[in-house]
Amino acid sequence: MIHVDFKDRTPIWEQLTRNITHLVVSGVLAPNEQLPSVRQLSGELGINPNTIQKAYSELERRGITYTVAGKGCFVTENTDRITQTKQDEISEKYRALTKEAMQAHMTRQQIDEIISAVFAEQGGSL
Amino acid sequence: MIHVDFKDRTPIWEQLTRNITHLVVSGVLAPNEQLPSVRQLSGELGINPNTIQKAYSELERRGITYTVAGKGCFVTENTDRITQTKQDEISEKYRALTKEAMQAHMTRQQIDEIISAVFAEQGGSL
Amino acid sequence: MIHVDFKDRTPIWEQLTRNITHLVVSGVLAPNEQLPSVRQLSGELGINPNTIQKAYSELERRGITYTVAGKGCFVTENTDRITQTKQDEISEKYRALTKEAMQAHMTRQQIDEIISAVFAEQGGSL
Amino acid sequence: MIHVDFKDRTPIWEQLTRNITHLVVSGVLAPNEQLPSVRQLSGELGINPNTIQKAYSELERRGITYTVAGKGCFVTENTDRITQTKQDEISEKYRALTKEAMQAHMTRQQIDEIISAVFAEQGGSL
DNA sequence: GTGGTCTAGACCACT
DNA sequence: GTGGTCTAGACCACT
Repeated sequence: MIHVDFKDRTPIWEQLTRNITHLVVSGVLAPNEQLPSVRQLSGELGINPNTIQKAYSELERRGITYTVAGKGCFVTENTDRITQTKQDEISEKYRALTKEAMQAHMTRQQIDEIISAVFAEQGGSL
Repeated sequence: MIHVDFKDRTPIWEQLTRNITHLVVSGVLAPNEQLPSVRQLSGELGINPNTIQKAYSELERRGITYTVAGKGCFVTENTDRITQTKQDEISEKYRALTKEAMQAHMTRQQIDEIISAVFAEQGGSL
Repeated sequence: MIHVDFKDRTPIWEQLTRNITHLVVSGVLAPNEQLPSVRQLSGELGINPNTIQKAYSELERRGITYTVAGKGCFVTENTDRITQTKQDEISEKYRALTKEAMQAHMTRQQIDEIISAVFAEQGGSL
Repeated sequence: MIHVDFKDRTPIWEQLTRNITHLVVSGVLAPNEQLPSVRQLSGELGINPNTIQKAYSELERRGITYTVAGKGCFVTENTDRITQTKQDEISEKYRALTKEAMQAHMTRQQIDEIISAVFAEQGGSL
């Protein structure tokens, strides 16, 4: 479920936070569900516990998870809020990207076709 | 025209290559137009010449500029090809972003509205 | 009356001791009144008995409660002394906080207004 | 200027962030002033570079400093905003502490005396 | 030179 | 068992 690309230049801890955030937003991880322990994930992925720890701290800082001392890390109860935040981020990226597209002389039609193609491809699998 | 943000974490040389690529794609820099010399740009922006040089090398590696020994750096004749490459990059970003949007449960309508808004805002100024 | 926040990073046993100390200082628990048994509180709050025990030991260590073998835990006769200790702690916190405030360039007036506002709000409810 | 108490249970990285925040708020560190390098501070304080790094990351996350790649860490231009945030934090602490004081039956007069004493003591030295 | 990331492994408090 | 902190030291990109 969680996959790390060591060749990618983006830090491992950041890949992990994105990955897990994605699992929360897409509903794979339910509210209050427990995440794998630091040591377990470290073992499974072959990544140092410190790096996992850094990712988990970041997730908590962003309000995506909460920690219970001596118990473990759990998904926030408020996953809707996380999804909303994520949608806001994506909207902002669409805005920036569309400005870039206009400056590169792309038309509304070109963009529509790209997006429609993705919806057509992915539509069935979701 | 060229602006560098020292507080931004993306490397200066990468900011420069993006910046100049953007000027080529948007038509501000014409085919065969000469770029400012390394020394001149270094002086204007207060940036180490090595960093400017790295950006210029990168631009040439990407086929965006060509160097004439003893003369300087010039924009490629083939700016259309550069624009095409840029459009391909943007298309790929739209694809990735749209997949992300679907997994965050955004609808086709939501996305359309965002893009339309940008076209409405920016339409006049381009 | 006793409430524990599992998401709070302060240890459960410390939350419990604070909570019960507060009930003594504010007069909700009277001198010589019996505390609920470890088992009972453990059941009510869904907390491991060891954790409750640690809190009770701490309360006794601080002279807030005393234990009668075979009977249970009771609030000290001398709740005034406890209140005095608590007031001393609060005074010390005011001193530290006020030093911090001065270093952050806050004025006597600003501080007075904050405190007066709290007295105005809370005054009726106590 | 920067002092760490190893006996204190609060993490070293947190002591460091508080310490440096304090130097910014009290004006000892000026806007855009460079902080000592990670390695230098590590050597001076006898603390592992990783721990210093963690403190510096936290300061940047809080907008107190900014990092220039290959150059170092600098105090934000906006120290006024930091001071304001700090004052807001202190105000909130006064509010919570005053509620606690009221529940421990302290009077307005008692509190005033404590604060006045601190202003009298510290007044000259600032 | 600078900060950022990562591994390896110890030790701590809490449950 | 759990996560949080810290040391020791390597390697990286950037200036």
